[in-house]
Amino acid sequence: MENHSRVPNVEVAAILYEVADLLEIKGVRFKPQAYRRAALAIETLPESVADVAREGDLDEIPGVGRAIAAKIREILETGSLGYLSALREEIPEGVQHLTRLEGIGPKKAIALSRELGVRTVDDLEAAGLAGRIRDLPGFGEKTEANILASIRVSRTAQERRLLGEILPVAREIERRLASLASVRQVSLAGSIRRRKETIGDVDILATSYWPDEVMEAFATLPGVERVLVRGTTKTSVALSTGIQVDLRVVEDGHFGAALQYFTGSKEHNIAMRKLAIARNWRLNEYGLVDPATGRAVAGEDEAGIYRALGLAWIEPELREDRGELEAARAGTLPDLVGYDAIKGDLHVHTRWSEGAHSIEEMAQAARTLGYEYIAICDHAEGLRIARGLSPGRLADQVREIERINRESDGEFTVLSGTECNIGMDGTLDLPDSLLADLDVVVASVHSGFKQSESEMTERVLTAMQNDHVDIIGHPTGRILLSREPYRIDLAAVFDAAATLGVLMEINAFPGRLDLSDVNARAALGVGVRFSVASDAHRRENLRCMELGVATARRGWLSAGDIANTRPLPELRRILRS
DNA sequence: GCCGTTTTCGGCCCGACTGTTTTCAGTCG
Repeated sequence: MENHSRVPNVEVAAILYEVADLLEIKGVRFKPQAYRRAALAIETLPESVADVAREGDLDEIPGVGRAIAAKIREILETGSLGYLSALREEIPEGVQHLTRLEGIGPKKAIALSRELGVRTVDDLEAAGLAGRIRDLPGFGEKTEANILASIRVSRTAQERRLLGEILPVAREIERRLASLASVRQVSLAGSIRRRKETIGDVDILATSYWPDEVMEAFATLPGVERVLVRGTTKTSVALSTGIQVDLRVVEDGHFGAALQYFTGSKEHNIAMRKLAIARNWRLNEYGLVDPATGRAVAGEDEAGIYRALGLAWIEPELREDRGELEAARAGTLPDLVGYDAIKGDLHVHTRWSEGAHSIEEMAQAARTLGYEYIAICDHAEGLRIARGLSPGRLADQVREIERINRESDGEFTVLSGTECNIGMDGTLDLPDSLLADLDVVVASVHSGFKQSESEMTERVLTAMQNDHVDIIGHPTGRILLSREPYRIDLAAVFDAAATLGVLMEINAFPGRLDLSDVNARAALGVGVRFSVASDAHRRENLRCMELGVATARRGWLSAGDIANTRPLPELRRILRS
C-alpha cells in the first residue's frame, strides 16, 4: 500500500521556495537563502526525496539540516506545511504578486499594501493612475511612472521564452555588436550561454575602451523599443518583441572575470566566491583579487580564475551548483559531448505523414549538416491526426528508402523507421512482423496523458518489453511553457531501459527538450544510453539538434553515452543488441 | 536555518543603477 510519500521533488521544492519568498518579504535575513539552497538541492536530486526520507538520510542532502528535514517530513506525510500556512496568514494578501513586478521588491510591496491597501496589480495600477503612489515616503513621481510602466510591460511580455526562440535573436545582437569598431571582445553570457531550456532575458558581455559609444549603438539597435537602464557599464533595453537584453561593458583585462561573473548561475557564483574567501581573496566581475596587496590573482580569462581556485575550467552548461565545483576540484568532470559530435538524426518526419519535405529532401539537408545517416520515423496508423502510415504504406516507404540507398553514392545512409504510438495498454500500433523489418523503432506516448502514475509507468514498461523497440521518444510528454510532463515513475523506466538496452530520447524540438537536463542526468546515473534527435518536421528543424546536445551537456552526458555519435556500423550493433 | 582548510558560534556574495535622498535604501542580477 502506497502512502502519500510520493509527493514529487518539485512540489516539495516549490513549498520551500515559497517559504523563502515569504521570509524575504518579512525582511528575515539569511533564512531565505537557506530555504532556497535546500529547495534547489531537492529539485535537482536524482532520486525521490520520499525515498531519501524513508532511508532516514534527509540530513545528507546539502543545505538540509534538522529544521528543514522536519519540514520535509511534514510535507511528505501531509502534503502541506503548517509553517507555510502561518506565513501566508502573516503577509498581506497580494504582496507576493506585487514583488513579481520589475522594480518592486519586498519593502516597496509591503509599503504599498500597508499604506494604500493595494492587493492586486489592478489595484496598484488604479492607485498609480490616480497619482496616489508618489506621496508615499520613499516614493516619488518617477517611481510612480516606473511602476505603471512595469505593469504595462508585465501585461505584454511573457515571463520566459524558449531557448530555441531566443538563441537566434541573441546571436544576431552579438553579431552586430562584434562588428562595431569600438568593441574588442563580445560574448553571450547568463542563462543563454549556459543553454538553459527557457530564458528570462538575454545577457551579453563586451569589452571596449569606449563604453559610451558601445552603449549608444546598443540602445539604438533595430528592434529596441525602450531603454530601461542606461549607464557606462550596464545598459538594459526592451525589444519590441518583449525580450529584455542586458549589455555589460568592461575593460579588456577584466573579460574573463566578467564573463565568469555574468554567466552565472547565481548559485554557482556564490559557491565560487566562497572558495575565494576561503583563500582570503575576493571574486567579483573585475577579477580575483588579493585584498591584502590589491593585486589581481586572475581575471583576464575564465580558466585562470578556475585554476587559481584549484579547479578545472567548467563548461558553462554545467554551472548550476549541482556538484560541478566538487567534480572540477577532484578532476572528475565529464568529457561533455561536443556540438559537432552528432553523426546522424534518429527521429525525422517526412511528407509521408505530417512532415513538409520528402525523404530525399530531408536526407540532402542532413548531409549538408555533415551527418552520415538519418532515420525516417513517420507516425504509424494509430495517429490518424498526423496522417499516420498504414502497414501497407509503411512497407511502400521501406521500399522507397531501399531504392534511395541503392541509388546513392554510399556515403550517406537513410535508415527505415517509425515513431509508433504506445496505446493506453502499452501495445504498439504496428505488427511485430513489420517492426522487425525496420532499422529504428521509436515508441512514444501521444495521448491519454491523464492516466495515473502506475498506469502510465506500466504502459511504457510494456512497450519497452517489445524486443523491436529501440528508443522511447519524448519520454515525459512535456511541452515547455504549456504542458506539464505526464505522471510516470521515471526511475522505474530508467532501470528498465538500462537493463533492456532501450535508448532514452532527448528530443531536441525547441518546445520539448524531453528528457530534460535533470532527468537525463538521473538516467545516466543508472547506466542508460541515449538518442539525441531533432523530431524534425521540415528541413530547417534539423538544426534544432543543437538544443538537444545542449540539454545532453547540461545532463553531464559524454559522446559515448549517445548512440547517434557513433558511426553507422557501431550504431547498428547498439540498435540490435 | 545551515555550516566548518578560520569556526559547533558567528558568520552568511558583491557591485551597478535609480530615485529620493543630502549620505543612502531598495532593487536587480
